[in-house]
Amino acid sequence: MVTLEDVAKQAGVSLATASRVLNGSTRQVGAALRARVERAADELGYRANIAAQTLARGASNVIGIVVHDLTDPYFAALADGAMRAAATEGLLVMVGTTHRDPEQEIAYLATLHAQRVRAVLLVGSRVADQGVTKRLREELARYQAGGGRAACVGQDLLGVDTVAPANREGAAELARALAELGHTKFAVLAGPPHLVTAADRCAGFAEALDELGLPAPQIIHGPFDRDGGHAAAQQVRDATCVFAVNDVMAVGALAAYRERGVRVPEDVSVAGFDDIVTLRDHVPALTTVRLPLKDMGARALELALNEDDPVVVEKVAGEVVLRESVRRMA
Amino acid sequence: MVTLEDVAKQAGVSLATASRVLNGSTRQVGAALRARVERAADELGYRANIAAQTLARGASNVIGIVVHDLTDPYFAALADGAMRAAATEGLLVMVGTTHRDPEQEIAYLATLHAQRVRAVLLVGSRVADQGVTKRLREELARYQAGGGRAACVGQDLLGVDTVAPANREGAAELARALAELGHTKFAVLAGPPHLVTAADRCAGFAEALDELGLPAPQIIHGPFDRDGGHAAAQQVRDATCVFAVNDVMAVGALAAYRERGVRVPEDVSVAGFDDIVTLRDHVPALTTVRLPLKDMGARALELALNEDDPVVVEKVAGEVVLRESVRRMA
DNA sequence: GCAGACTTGGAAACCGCTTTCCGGGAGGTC
DNA sequence: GACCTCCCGGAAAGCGGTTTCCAAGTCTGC
Repeated sequence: MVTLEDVAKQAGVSLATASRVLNGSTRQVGAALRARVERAADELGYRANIAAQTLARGASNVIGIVVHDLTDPYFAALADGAMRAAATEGLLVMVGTTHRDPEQEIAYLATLHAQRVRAVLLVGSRVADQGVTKRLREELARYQAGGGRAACVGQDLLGVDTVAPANREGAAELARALAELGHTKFAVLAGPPHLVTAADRCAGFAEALDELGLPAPQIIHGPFDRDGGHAAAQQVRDATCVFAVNDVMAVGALAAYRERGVRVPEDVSVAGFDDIVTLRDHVPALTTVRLPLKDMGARALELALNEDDPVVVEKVAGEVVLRESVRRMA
Repeated sequence: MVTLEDVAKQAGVSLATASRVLNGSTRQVGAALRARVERAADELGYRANIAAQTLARGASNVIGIVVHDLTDPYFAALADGAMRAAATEGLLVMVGTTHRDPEQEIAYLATLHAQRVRAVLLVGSRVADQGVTKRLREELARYQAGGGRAACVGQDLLGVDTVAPANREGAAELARALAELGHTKFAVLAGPPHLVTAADRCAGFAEALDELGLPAPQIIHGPFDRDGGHAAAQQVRDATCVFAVNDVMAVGALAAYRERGVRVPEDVSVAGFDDIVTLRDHVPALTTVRLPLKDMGARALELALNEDDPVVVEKVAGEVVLRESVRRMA
């Protein structure tokens, strides 16, 4: 592996000069030497050793992103947004997937800390587990004590800059829109009770119904994914409208209905949450609450990089999008 | 930021001993000292500086993955497979997205080389551009000359270990299956001519038709994504069966037909390629050629890490899956 | 033509960790 | 009890860069 010293030797200059030429220093280097060094580097195929640079400079140009599952389009969109933003800043991205294991999330944070990454993005719902949250906060504190920066997409539970989707409000607005269409009997495919995102959406929906004087919805818990929605849909009793707390679950529910010959929206209306882009061609088109996922990812990165001291929490509103999967009641 | 020296001082031992205790050396350390060091590390919240470790050890525990677009479920699945495999090896993953710009791919490779990552995975179709391929190969050669390992998912054009989907063969088999159903007039939504994956699938399909003595299909080029399929579908003249060279394009085509009131499969049959998992609930269910994407990603990582000298190219067969989107001709 | 200010190149300290090389003490053997 | 191993702790030499500090020019201005 060719080192800076090799280049310096070949160019007949000192290490310092070679470094200044090749790795953007403030100091000027004369045109003649500069050219010699550049030629030598090119001939030798020199690539700076970033580990060494990071060590010497005491600062890295890498950021870390921790998500639950990259194959879930929700996280893919968020990660993509953040990665594009990182690319424009000239930062490299290290991605970790936890597959919904909070311990993994803590472990990744520790590893990214060890890597001395410039910033860490924790993307995805928090869990309602005091112990886990406490340990994650401790790990985060250590990382920040060492100069690390962090931001979160999800709930404001970590004491760091946060991009927080307005889950309660979005679900409430959706509930009102569905009630407006004449629905009165609802079911909620609510996901796992410990997932704060799921719980918030469920609660926001139920509260709005309550305020409208409508009966409480049937609440069915289960996994937060397609199969969870599929399974939960089987347990719906007599609702005319089913709210799945995310789009992927809604798609699972739609599949379950299709298999059973239940027509959507004629026999039952179905709504989701997130407005996943990949699903835009789904039949029937899904009523949902749109979240600007890419922007949220990008914004989280900005917040993390931002030097300002006060912790900022940005609420991101969702927009109800009514589509074919719900109908107006007669 | 707390360093190993701080820990050693606090524990009252030498740097060497602290290092041996905390960072898995072959050398044994006495129980008493070991405990002292561990306690000190814990109290101080020590995290090894991986940049320093990488430098000292001359080997990193990071791998790089370069994909075109993470929000495309095809790449998400491949990346996920590779990342899971990496996680079991205790490796961290740096992800770069090129958004289909070959120059970006080269640039990322250079950067990952600078990072001295243990291995690089180049995931995605090669392009039919001699110049770009040559420069990529040069960059690759430099990286490998420095001890870097690399593998590719796509076409065997780089002289490195490759997991190569059997695009021609899969498309040919699909063509035969569709001909079997009685179709004779085909169109191919062929994607961009310079994308080797697209070109191979198109060619394999056309060749098979030719061998069967069927008329040549209408070939329509365009972008390799959903909107490309949507647009290309408008140009189909009088085929009874349309082959989109990937699933996302097929979905775009289905959307176009739906908008125009053309029924699938009654009026026209549509098939895709890849068998994207996220699309399994699409209506109508998509006929396609299944590729084991996660396995391919994982396998590519294995190949990259494998020390063996000879370059291995593994062809991965696709499996034709007939579903609702095609019909048998009367 | 010369003092003083600027510029530019090089020597060397340092970033935080790993690992080789030594040395001293404990344990085993005859 | 003398001799030889074996085991374990510490000192110090890197790993490949960056950057400070000097010294030697090169310009300027008068």
